[in-house]
Amino acid sequence: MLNELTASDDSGAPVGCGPLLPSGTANAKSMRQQIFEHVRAAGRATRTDVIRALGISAGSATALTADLINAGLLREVESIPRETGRGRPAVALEVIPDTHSAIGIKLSDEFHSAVLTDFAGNTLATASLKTPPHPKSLDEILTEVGILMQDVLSAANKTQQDIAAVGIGMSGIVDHQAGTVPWSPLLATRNSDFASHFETRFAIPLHLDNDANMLTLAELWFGAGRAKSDFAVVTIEHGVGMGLVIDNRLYRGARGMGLELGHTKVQLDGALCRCGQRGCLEAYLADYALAREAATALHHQPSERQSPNALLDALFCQAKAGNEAAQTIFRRAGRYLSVGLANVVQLFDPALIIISGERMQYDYLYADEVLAEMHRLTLNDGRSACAVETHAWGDLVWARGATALALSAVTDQAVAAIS
Amino acid sequence: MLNELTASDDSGAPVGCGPLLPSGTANAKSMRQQIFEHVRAAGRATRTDVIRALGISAGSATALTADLINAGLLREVESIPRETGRGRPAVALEVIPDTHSAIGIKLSDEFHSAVLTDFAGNTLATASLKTPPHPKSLDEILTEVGILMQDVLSAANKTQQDIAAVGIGMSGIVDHQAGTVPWSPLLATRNSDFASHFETRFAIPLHLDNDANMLTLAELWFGAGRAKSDFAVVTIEHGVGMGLVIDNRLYRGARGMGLELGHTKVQLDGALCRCGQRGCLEAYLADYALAREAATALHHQPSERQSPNALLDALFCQAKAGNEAAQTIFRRAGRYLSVGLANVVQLFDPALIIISGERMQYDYLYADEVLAEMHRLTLNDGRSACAVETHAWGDLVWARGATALALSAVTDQAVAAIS
DNA sequence: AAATTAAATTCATCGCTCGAATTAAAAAAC
DNA sequence: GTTTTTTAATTCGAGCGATGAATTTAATTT
Repeated sequence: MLNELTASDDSGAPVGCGPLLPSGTANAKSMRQQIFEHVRAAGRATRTDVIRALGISAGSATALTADLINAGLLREVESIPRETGRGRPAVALEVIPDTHSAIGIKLSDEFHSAVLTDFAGNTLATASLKTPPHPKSLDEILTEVGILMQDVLSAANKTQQDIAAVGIGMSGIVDHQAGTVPWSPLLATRNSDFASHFETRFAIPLHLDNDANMLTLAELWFGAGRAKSDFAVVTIEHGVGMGLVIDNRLYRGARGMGLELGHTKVQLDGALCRCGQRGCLEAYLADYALAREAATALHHQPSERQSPNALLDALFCQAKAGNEAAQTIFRRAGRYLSVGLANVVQLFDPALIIISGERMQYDYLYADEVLAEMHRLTLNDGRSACAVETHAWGDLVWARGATALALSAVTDQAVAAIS
Repeated sequence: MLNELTASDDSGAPVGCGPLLPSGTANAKSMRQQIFEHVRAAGRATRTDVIRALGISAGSATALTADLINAGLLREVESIPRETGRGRPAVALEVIPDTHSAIGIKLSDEFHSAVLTDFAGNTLATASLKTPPHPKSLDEILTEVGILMQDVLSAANKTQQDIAAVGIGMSGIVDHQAGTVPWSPLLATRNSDFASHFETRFAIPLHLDNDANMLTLAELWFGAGRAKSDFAVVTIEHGVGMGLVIDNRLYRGARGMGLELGHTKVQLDGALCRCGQRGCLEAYLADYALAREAATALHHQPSERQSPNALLDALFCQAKAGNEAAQTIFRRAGRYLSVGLANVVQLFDPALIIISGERMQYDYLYADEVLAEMHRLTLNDGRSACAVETHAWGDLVWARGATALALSAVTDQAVAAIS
């Protein structure tokens, strides 16, 4: 163990200093693409808007928007564009929606959802599919995906040829880069070569990712995160997941796994988690954690089997009706949620935390108390507190996040093809 | 609360989709700067190395390195450069060290350190200063900084005019951008306008940051993090701090505070922390946490006042000698360290965690057991485990991190000045 | 001494961006 | 109703950055 870092090794040659960057790290988007993405992000933008937003010259704006218009990606808006002051009125530009389409799919254990989106990000059609809740083979899952895609395509009057790319989000450990699934609760086999099987079967490029990342992308593309460069998304569903946006980009971690907030430890030797360890946040917060206490609170016999969701709803009613035991269950869960959120704030210092997931419909047992507790558990020396938003969105939003993944890939391609 | 994100508002104009990027986000470094930084990072590099590493053409390499040589920033290495194969031998390039210098300073409560570094990152001189351990006025601190700078300058035979920039790292809440210190244990007053006072007093540009960030920068520039794009640095000293590198860049958080691993909660209503809350990781791990139990284990009278460091050293000796009570203190601290590290792994999925700080000299009570426990507390479905390194480095390394901060600013300037 | 090999340079060219001058389209002033 | 003012958009020459093919340079091998 050294007491000081050495500046040169024994051979006399200096070792240098500063980060050793990998070879191809040029990530700058072309001006054309920046313009396109700005117009899409704004929904509609004049050339002057673009000039101000991107800090380019008027000449460049004319030339580059002309390229994009000629390539069939943008068009001028014909309708009366709100006459403001005097001077030549500005002409707004917008993305031509029907040049490319993408499908986003969220796979989960009981219920798959799909969304078909045009190039401007508009939802054209949605579809969903109930599915038996047991692990399946890759082939079975792909068959279900095929049905879902067919449903959403016919709902929008499109065919498979119209689809430029598909994005799929699923829970488990997903290697986005490789398109493989080392492990997922939905799949019976490990290390499935998901993307390549999909692509040979459907002949459409697939972009695969963790479901929490998809939800985060949905917030970045369509939701409250659009205006923030750094934020965290916490999702409470069957498990507790997290996604992170840093510098306007989704952070995927070095090993490409999801960020497992649910398995951070909030108590040494605490409650038993389904991962087999003790003290995980999830073991206090996830549906199964509430459900196993619910049976006790509701004085159910072990024989009375209910679906977890029905059990939780019953528990929620009881709590509202004044059942003390039921209330303490939610109260404790809320307390641990506060701890989890406070830890995220301490570790990341995000500008915003978005809490999402259907479980958040139980919000008035959480909400204010939880946020107050979270702020109490956070160091707040002078700085403004971290903002928190709650979204109780359904699965379609997750699927829209998956379309965003596909869309951004299609955009890269389409704009690069102009040249 | 919506059940789905809307694609257009009521007025009919589309709201668009995708991240809303702030105006000036063009962060791409010029090729010239990339070449310079590659040469400095490698210590020495031939033009062909540069071509391969940055993926540029031979013509560009010639032109741009010629610029850098003419500007006096690079030079060709004269010495025999290791004759390898046949063909024209490559000429290595290196940074001319003495064009610019920077001073890096770490301020702490008992002991300030300073390092003087040349433009290639070599340490030219070091200095340190004992200081009474109580909060001081900004003026007092700046006087101490002045003495320290004078010491390190005369040790290197330089004058203040030779210094292009100074970097300072200090504990507390530091606003790097503004150069202000909302709060620090070293300063008696809040919201000190540190950088502007420094710059009016010494007429040198100052770059100020949190001390944990400085240590992280030291690892990124000089240490084990150089080859990693994403890693975390955990430091156990008076408190427990963390720094984070994402995509080869220091992540500072949205609100510019440090990442307070020490105040993440690992136990509801746990041990009392000096921040006034309960259950903080720091309350189980920091020197004061060990010291308050040490008094009990060593059967000291409350009257026997010792410095915390002496107390800890005594405790450590006892533990090695077989004192059960002393051993449990370290063992429990190690256990909580495992939890803290496991939480960092779960939340960030870094490629590497570097544990640093002088407290790590007690390593053989930590180390193997702690890492094993950390891995046990982590989900490890198939993926390779997160690497962990331990560095028991002194304050000079922190100060070198501060020089890196100053150097990178000076580099930006020097290369941009070529045009 | 000639052939081979690899590094470095030269130079015409292409694409991107800027900036100044110009044109276009509206409202306001006369 | 014409002129002025104001703002948006276009045109076009210039410059910078990077490329790639051809060339030069400096070594080893034959």
